[in-house]
Amino acid sequence: MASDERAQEILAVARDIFVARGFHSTAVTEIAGRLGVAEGTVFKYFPTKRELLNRVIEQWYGELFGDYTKDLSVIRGARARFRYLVWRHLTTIREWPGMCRLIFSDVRSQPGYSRSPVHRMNLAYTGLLLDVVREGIAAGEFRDHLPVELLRDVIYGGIEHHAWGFLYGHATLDAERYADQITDLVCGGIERREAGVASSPETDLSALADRLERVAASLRSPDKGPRA
Amino acid sequence: MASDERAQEILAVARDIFVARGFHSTAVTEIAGRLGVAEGTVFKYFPTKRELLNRVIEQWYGELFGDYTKDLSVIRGARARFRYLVWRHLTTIREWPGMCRLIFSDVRSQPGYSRSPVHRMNLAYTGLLLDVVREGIAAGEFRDHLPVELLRDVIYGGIEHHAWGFLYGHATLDAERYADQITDLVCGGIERREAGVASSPETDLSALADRLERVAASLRSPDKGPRA
Amino acid sequence: MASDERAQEILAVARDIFVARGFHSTAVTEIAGRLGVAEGTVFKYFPTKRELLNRVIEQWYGELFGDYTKDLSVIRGARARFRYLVWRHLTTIREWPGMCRLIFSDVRSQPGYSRSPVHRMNLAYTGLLLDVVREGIAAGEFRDHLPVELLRDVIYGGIEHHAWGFLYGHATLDAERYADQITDLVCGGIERREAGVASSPETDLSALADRLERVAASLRSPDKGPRA
Amino acid sequence: MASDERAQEILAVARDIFVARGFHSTAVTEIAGRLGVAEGTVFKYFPTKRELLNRVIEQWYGELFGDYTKDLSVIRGARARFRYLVWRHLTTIREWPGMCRLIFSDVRSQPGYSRSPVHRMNLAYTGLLLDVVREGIAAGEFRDHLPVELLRDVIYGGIEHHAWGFLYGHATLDAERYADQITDLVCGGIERREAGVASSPETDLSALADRLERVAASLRSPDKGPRA
DNA sequence: GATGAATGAGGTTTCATTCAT
DNA sequence: CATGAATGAAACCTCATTCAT
Repeated sequence: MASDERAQEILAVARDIFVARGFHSTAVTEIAGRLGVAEGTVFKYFPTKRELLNRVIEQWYGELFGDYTKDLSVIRGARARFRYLVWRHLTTIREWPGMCRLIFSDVRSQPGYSRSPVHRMNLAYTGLLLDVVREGIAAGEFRDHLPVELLRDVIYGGIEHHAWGFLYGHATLDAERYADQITDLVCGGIERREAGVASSPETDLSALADRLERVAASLRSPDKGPRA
Repeated sequence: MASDERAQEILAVARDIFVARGFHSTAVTEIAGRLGVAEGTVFKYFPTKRELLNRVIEQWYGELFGDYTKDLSVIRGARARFRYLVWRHLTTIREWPGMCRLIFSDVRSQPGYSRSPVHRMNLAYTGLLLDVVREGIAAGEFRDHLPVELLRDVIYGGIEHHAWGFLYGHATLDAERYADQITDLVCGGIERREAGVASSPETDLSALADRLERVAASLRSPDKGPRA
Repeated sequence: MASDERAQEILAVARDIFVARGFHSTAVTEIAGRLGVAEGTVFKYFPTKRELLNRVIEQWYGELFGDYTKDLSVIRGARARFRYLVWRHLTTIREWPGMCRLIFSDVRSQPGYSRSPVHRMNLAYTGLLLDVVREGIAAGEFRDHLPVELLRDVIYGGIEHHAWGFLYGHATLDAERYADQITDLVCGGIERREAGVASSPETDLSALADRLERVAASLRSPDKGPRA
Repeated sequence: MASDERAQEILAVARDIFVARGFHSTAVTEIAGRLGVAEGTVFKYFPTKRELLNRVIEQWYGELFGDYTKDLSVIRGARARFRYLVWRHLTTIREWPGMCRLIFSDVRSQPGYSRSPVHRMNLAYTGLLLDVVREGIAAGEFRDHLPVELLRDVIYGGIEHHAWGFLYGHATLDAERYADQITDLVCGGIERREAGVASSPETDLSALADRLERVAASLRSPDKGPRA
């Protein structure tokens, strides 16, 4: 069998078992056994169980990228793109909880992680958000001088923290709802906006017109709130 | 020796070694050896190495609380109190990296964590922020209808994410700087504030819109007063 | 079972199997199995298979010393004591070929051997010869200014070289014969004694002394001829 | 590529790596890899890793011979030739420590060594000394009836023993000094030369007086030998 | 209350060698 | 002549936990 195919086979099986059982509870014997292959064969292709795990994660990250960039290319507006990334991250966690547990518990805390290819891919992954934010700043949608790296930490760390109950407990994960909430929270901030957000009369007036329109609409369909 | 004292001794030594070596690299033999005690003795007081770890963490959380509440009692203003909690969390990580690694890597991902006392203490710990935010809302400093639990996730998850390079790599941790940045970021949001502050007549148009909205609302639910 | 007894049991069984199979062909499983004990038990007492081997050798060396010093205490004369050590070393090899193979092949070439207790015991063992030679020098039986350390190397290295065919081939080992030959060779040297060569009148005095000595000897034991 | 050349290439690379890493720490993969050749190829030319080692050693022995016989052909006198061989052996060890470690640790203790070509070459190598000694005997420089094989063991075994600290420890190897010492020691023997060594008449006479005194003493107490 | 000897189930890893292509 | 994928056996070592004393 061609070397590449065999390596792919091993990666595929390893992914399944790692995801199902976790890293420490997976014996290399099991991976080999499922393939009908000798144990040594696995080590011929991957020098270490740990390295096999890293390669599994790298491959998975690679698959994610394709979708992300494709989707992003059709979304307009910094806030909409921002929300997409948040939502997508949430749904990724919901669809790949095992993989995420591997990353959170077994990959990220290994010594030397900060200089590993997996870390680089993770930076590339979360870097999509950096780009979106920078575009938003350039487009005037977001404020200048934002600490973008910190913003990234807040978003991905926040999502991870929120997902913890889903990943390690019995909670569910409502991607849509939290994508909105996080977007609103981070975009709008938590401080009360004093009155007249409006700086220039013109934009104020247009905003006012928007609101009046909505108020009017609500008067017309009294069963829904004005923001629905 | 009094049962309590012995248990305290074990906890103290276990904390030191866990912090220094990590959970998996610490052998119970070592804890017992450092105390000049037999291995079995440790298991007399703590049924499991894991349980010993949990108790170590619980005790440590307990110590934190005292300081926090004392300090908070003298700080006025929601934003200041908010910043204090952020800053304090950052400095705690900087002072207790070993303990934080234990919590992040070994405690939180154990099965059943979400129903464990440690988790309850963590909720109590992060709950301080919830209180501060709720107070801020009540005082009118923060916006209404904030998703406070999510806000907590964003803050603590964000800080954790940011601290990762410090805890598992070689980065440093600038608590003051990031306390400010996080506070600014989350309080102010990332979207451009169009306006000002503005008490000028023009912006009063927006106040007018507010009033119109409240009027419309009262029209829809006539049983409540217009300010409800 | 007392810790010491168990350690002794393990040492005894390990010695047997190491001697019979050699170091590399001995599995710790086998040692444990022969004792009816778990494999881990062996490693509780000896941290490493290698360390177990070292301890086996050390114990064996210790046993040798007793006999040696006892025997030496009753032998008079440097040459006789010298020959005893040579002969004893040869018989030790003949009686403990397995042990000697372990030392020659597995112990001595391990990294750090030169600073190990086994090496120290070996130095003490071969040091007996150094003492004998030094005594012989002091007593006037041996020449002054001999390079004693080198002499030791020559004796023990020579014996080992000679024994190689016995230890790793099918040769036999004639301890008595080779003890004599080595003693003669090293004591007398290989160069022709000039003594006689000398035909000059002066040196003939020494030949005269020889003759006188033989005459004296014949006077004491009249049944043998003067040349005996 | 011609079969012979390929075999030579393999031998050359194998020698380098065996010498650098030792036999057990060298993987056949590494040898093949360094040549840019498949593992199987190595086994096409040499049935076994062990056999490859043997051939490496044989080739090396072959190279040695040339030099030795060339050098010997110009040295006159048994003792000088003897010293040359001792000195040359010491310098060979100093220049080829890796090769010597292979021979001492990995080659010589393999089963069947005593009937192997390597052993035959080793006998031929050490046989040079036998020849020199036999010539010395024939020339009257060395004593008759020397146990020449044993002498060989003593020389080569002695040198090896002495070199052990250099090969497996951190000692240095002073070839000149030890060549002299070994030659002196073995040629002259260790026993005090009573007799005609005598260079100056005076010391001869005093030595003679000593001996006469002892003879006289023995005549007076007939139960003890003159030397007792 | 304290001991500490014993457990015992794996886990990861290595490599010379073969053989079908 | 060359390849190189596959083997597969075993080996050492670890340590939380138990339980008889």
